[in-house]
Amino acid sequence: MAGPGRPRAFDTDAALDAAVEVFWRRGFAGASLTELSSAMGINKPSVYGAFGDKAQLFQSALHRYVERNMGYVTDALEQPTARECAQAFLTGNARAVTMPGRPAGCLSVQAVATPDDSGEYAVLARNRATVQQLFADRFRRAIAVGDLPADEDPDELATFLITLSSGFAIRAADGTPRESLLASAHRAMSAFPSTAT
Amino acid sequence: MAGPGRPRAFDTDAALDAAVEVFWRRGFAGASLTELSSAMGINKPSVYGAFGDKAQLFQSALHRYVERNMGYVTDALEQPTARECAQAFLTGNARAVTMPGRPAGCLSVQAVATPDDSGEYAVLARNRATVQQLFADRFRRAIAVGDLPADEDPDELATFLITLSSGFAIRAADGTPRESLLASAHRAMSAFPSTAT
DNA sequence: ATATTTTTATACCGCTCGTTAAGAAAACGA
DNA sequence: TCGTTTTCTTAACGAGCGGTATAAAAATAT
Repeated sequence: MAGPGRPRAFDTDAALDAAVEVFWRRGFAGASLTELSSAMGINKPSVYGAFGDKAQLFQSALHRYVERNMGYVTDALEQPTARECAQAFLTGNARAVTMPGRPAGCLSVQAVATPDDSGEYAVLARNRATVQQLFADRFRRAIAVGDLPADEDPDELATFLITLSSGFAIRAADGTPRESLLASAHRAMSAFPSTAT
Repeated sequence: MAGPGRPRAFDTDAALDAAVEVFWRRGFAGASLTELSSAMGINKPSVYGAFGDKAQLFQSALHRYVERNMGYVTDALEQPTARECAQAFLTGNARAVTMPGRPAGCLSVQAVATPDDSGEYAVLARNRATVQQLFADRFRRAIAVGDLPADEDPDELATFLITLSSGFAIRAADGTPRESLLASAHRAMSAFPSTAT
């Protein structure tokens, strides 16, 4: 298994988890290589050797973040009805952005605030657009099988949910408690269409 | 009116407007003094002479931004009914964050993404909390005069609106068109209580 | 005119940033 | 044991940052 050369003295998975935490808490630009490497428990050249430059490390961290902290998205998509899907997404998001012991908010929403010259904003925007597309497709299928009224617009429903979840991330970072976000999720569901008769 | 000394060769109001635009587009950290002073049409020492350091300039810019680009808040608060108030706020916000010729999004939401060591995040968070409080008080009065059902929670209603507007800012920066945001605003209004009988 | 005050323009400061060069250290294959 | 390969540590690089020292320029006051 091991080829020639000195073996790594650190666990790359644990180091990446540490990088996720720093990017989550500080954002892309706010996370310095010094803080990153320190949190990862390794020196800067080791970061470059194992993960590439800062932009590549960020993309790896985002991928890891999606796997570990956005599982509620796929959970929601698998719900039997569109309403349960929307409900699961909103409550799952509200819970994810207010996890005790983790940074408040959502890495995918807050790590890059404004469109920058580099490509990091585009990476996050694409990630968000992908999630929205998944829900739009889910609602399209729901309309096709009569689970949602035919006069509903699946893209508009998906955009409504993503807008709310983006707001949840901002509010969570502001210190809004989980219960408040869940109350907003509950209220928003009263604006979500019921199963077509 | 004019005392001794060489007079200013620039219009401080126009310079501050230019600074607002840069902070709006780039965020606080992303706006360098070089870009700021260049957009303001003056040299860096003139910025310090007229506006203080970067943090003070940012606070002045935020104040100007609220005056010039968040008038829809006070407009909404003056609406005769709570529903019209909420409606005016959501549509006014959706329009403000998608103004042609201006940066997409909201300076108060996006200029500082994550809680930083300096105080700029706190400045914006306080600004957002103030707006929320204004709406909570507005809805409290609405309940008192029977304009809203007595079993509604004014703070919960205000948080619902602020959450949506925060989401609008994020989505607008992502390129979501104004019509989509207005559609979400319309949908959200179907979750807002009607006047008590 | 001359002294005083304020703004102007240029150049520079110390610091932190992301990134890397250089060599010692630790594994392998022969 | 000896090269080879990879990772390790240390130290430094150039660039850009926020902020400022300096002195010329332009106004007023006497």
